[in-house]
Amino acid sequence: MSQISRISIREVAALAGVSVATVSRVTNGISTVDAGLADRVRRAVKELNYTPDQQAKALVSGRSRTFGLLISELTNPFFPELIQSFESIAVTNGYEVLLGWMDANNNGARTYMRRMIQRKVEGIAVMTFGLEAAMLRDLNELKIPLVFMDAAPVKGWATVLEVEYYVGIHEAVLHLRSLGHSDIGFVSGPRDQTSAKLRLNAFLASLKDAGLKPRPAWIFQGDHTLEGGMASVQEMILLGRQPTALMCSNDLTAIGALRMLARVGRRVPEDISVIGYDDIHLAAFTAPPLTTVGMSRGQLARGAIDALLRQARHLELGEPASSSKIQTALVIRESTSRPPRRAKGRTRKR
Amino acid sequence: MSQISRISIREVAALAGVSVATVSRVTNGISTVDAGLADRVRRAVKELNYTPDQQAKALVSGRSRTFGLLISELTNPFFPELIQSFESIAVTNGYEVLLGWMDANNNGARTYMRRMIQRKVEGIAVMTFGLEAAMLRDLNELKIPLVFMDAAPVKGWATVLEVEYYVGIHEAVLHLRSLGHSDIGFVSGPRDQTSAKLRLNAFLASLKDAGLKPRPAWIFQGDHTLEGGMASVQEMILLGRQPTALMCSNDLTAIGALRMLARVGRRVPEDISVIGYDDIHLAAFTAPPLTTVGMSRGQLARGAIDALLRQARHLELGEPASSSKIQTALVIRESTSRPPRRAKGRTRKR
DNA sequence: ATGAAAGCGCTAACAA
DNA sequence: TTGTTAGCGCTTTCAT
Repeated sequence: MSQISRISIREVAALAGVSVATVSRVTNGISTVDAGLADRVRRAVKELNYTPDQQAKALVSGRSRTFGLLISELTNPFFPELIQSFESIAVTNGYEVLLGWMDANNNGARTYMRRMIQRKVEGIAVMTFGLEAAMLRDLNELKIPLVFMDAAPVKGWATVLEVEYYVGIHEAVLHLRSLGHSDIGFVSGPRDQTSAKLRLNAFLASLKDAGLKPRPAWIFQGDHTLEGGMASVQEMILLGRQPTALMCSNDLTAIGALRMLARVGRRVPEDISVIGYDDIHLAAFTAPPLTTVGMSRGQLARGAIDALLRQARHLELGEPASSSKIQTALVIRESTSRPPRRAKGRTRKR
Repeated sequence: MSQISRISIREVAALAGVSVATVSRVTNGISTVDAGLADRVRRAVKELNYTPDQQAKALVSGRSRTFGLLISELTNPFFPELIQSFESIAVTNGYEVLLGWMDANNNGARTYMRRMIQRKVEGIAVMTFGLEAAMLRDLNELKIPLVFMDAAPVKGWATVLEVEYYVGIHEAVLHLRSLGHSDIGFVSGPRDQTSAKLRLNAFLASLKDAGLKPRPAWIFQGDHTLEGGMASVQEMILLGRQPTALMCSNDLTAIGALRMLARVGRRVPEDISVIGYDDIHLAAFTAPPLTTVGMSRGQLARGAIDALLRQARHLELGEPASSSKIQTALVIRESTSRPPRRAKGRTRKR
């Protein structure tokens, strides 16, 4: 009775003694069917354990009831967390999701995009960066609902989910400042990623707003990986004058930094404070637990799906591109504290 | 020119001045087409940027060229790593992959399975546990290629990828033993998961083979999460006599254990050694870096796809279920060392 | 309210 | 070698 099978609509119709059209109406909840017949159909469906063929439905209706979700890297825990939110909200709205991600060389995006188009997705959420301009033009021409995180690299009707990087990062800088830090370094993400650039800019602006001057030597080029975080610290410890706090463009970077700091015998937060970005679940389990700037996956996912749904409804109406803000907030854990007393002789604490 | 679009085969045929059948032959690489015509077709395909509709292809051919991959939890880094391997090998073989995972309550498997069937996947790799027996029976009846990790919960032609848990865990126990430990605890995974049970059994057997006796009080019930690892350590520190080494059923558990150990001031490995399982990428970045038992995602993924492909070819021939072994091996890092001098009674330090 | 029939885009006989 | 045509499983007019 719990059988999953490959029964076709015709067999159901035969068993119920009705036409395929009636079966179709019943399975699609079209109300103009006689209660008695509908019941017979439902019984037949149950008995044969009929499940409509999705390909066929999609083919005939032109609707796949699928959204595409393109992310950067599957192995950054931030994304699995985002995927779960996205998928669960999509399912709630009757959609499935087709997942795509980019490989180490940022390849693959195009392949996945094509696959998504071929599968006739009804919208694509691009939670990644560095897509070819050409591809974006195509997407625009296809007039397929589209939502970007951070920024739409090309103008069109696409929705952009604007992450309030500045808010959280400013909060972090203030936190550090109030702890007594004035020497703050930053490990950035890949320089060609919009989100990484936005984070760096937010940091620079926050520094300025806190009355601090940025030191170019303290801006390290990371790549949003654990290894990148390690490498940046390795660079840092070679410096004559070093920051007393290090902010990282994402949590993976911060975890890598933590590792290298431990390896060279620098205590966190006693010797140096570290702040991450993303607030992945793991951030509460590092040693020490990571102070980090969180952005809600749920908000991101919901914002994306809402936008896709809205666009799908209003695409032909020429609705203007909407945009919504994703909030960020500092989560204080144990990787930040007052700077060491003699931090190169020039730390003022209050 | 780089346009992705929704042109149909008819428009291509018209532009190339041939029949749709010829276009179909060309796009599918069927060689019986005149070179000149084929060329014209290819030009038209390019000009219109034609991409065949996958739904339609699947519908008519009965072949979706898709494999299903069902995993436990997306948020355990082991799985994203596995997914990448699986997908990349699948693509190499001309297949796409449809992903499914289970939510916190082990729900969802059934939904994804149904979706996979509806999408007419040509095989399913089940890298998870605790599926309902009823569902497995159905799968068997469907005669769809099937591969399980660890064990096939029901007899059929399904391939099982047998992980050599004992080998790696035995190696770990020996490692601990040679370091001088004889008091070894174990944090297990969910008791209803086959793989968790196998890991625990392998530990028990290894202990015996190393001439050690298991202490029931040192077997903690974990759940393969960070939180579970923390909770187990919390239990452990309440014990009168405590182990000098703690093996964990997976890396997430070990990381959780590390966290709680740090919180209560126990140093790793000086006061207590910790060993994980899986060797996720992150294991090299914990504090201290985690000694753990690795199993290759690549081997798992390749084994699964090979099996699926083989079954697809020979299903109707009634080929017997094959099975292949997945190797495991200890990776020694810094979370293990000799036990503390006074390794009896409560370990007090500092 | 129900059914017959046309077709969604494609492949695979079958003809030519 | 190429084209014609009959569906794949389903939805959706259009009659009834």
